[in-house]
Amino acid sequence: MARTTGSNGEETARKIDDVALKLFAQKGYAAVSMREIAREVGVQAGALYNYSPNKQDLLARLLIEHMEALLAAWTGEETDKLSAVDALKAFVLFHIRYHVERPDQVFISYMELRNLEADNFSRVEKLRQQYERALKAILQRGQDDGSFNIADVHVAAMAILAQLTGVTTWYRAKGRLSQTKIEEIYTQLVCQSVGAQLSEEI
Amino acid sequence: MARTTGSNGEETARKIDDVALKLFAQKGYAAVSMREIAREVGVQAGALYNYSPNKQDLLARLLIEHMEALLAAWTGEETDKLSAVDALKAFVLFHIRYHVERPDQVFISYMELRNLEADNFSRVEKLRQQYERALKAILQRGQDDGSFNIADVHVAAMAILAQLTGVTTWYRAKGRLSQTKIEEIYTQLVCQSVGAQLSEEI
DNA sequence: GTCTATAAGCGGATAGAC
DNA sequence: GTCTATCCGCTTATAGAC
Repeated sequence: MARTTGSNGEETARKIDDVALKLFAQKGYAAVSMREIAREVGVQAGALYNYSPNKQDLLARLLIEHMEALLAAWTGEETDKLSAVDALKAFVLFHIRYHVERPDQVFISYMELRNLEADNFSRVEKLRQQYERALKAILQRGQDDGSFNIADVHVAAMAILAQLTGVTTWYRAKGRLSQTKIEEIYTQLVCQSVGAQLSEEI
Repeated sequence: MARTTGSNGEETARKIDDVALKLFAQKGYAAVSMREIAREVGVQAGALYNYSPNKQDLLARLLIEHMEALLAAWTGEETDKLSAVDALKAFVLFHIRYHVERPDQVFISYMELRNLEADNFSRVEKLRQQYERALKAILQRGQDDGSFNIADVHVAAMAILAQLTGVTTWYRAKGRLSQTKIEEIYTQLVCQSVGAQLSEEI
């Protein structure tokens, strides 16, 4: 231990983010100390301050980078030309897959918002609302063209996001249901909830 | 300040629970100190230990009492004799109303589970599963008698609970939608999601 | 970039007076 | 039942050697 050679800044930076993410998701931001992060990274606590000016910034960076990556990934899906029903299906698949692949990022993005200071909170909040608007736009489109039957687009969006995000609380890779099966079930649930007709082929 | 007369144990006990509940919901268990609770209650920190042996027990008591009260309230609803659709509607109304009336209790019951030590966790977990089973029983009944179209009862239950519980994250008493309106919207969403036919009268 | 050492304060919890 | 005073470990963050 205590070697300085054999490690470099870039690897440490990546490790810090990985470890902090994992621990924040497991125990919550307030319950994790900088010492604990450092121990798991394999450095001393002081070294962490070469990468973040303080603990708050470390959390904020994780959340902001996650939300920006999420938005970029969704933007890359290009669902504008799809029908509202197909766009909604694409959103469901996208959201579930993003959750299942990055459970910790998604988890802390919803759980640790309250631990952000005002400035950081509003940055993350704006990004989150941008993501919500993507779903609302799909719902509104389907409502306008008659393919959906939605009493309130905003509430429907909140409900859909809550149920999809909730997958992380119980999904286990080795559980009873495969990821593909879960995607099918949620596609049906969501499409039915907005009153869309499901084609035979999901 | 520092009066001893004019206060008694029972009032302090109630106040501690109220304050701890509010602060845990606002900031999270780990981020709230016993000193902070005491300050808001209007006593010194040491006095808190007349009511709970430690901080962990204070959290556990709040969660266990909430879950027991939730279960007792639901049991009192007597939905066994209703049709599956009506029972589901009753569940939706019950769950939303319980949330809206007790947002903090419900919130910490989902958010602070990870901060419970093993024994307390499994007590709360058992109660939570009991509540989940109540919903699953309704869904299964409707699936069996053909009034629902559910691909997977367990997943449907998780999805419904997640979306209903999520109401607390955005509901505001003075918001755009009245509580009654929100209940209507969710009733439609949930009934449609399980493939149930809605009668004209919600 | 990492270490050691340390500052300065807050954390949960307890003892004993009243 | 509440207070004051205190123990002592752990907290974030910094300073300076290497």
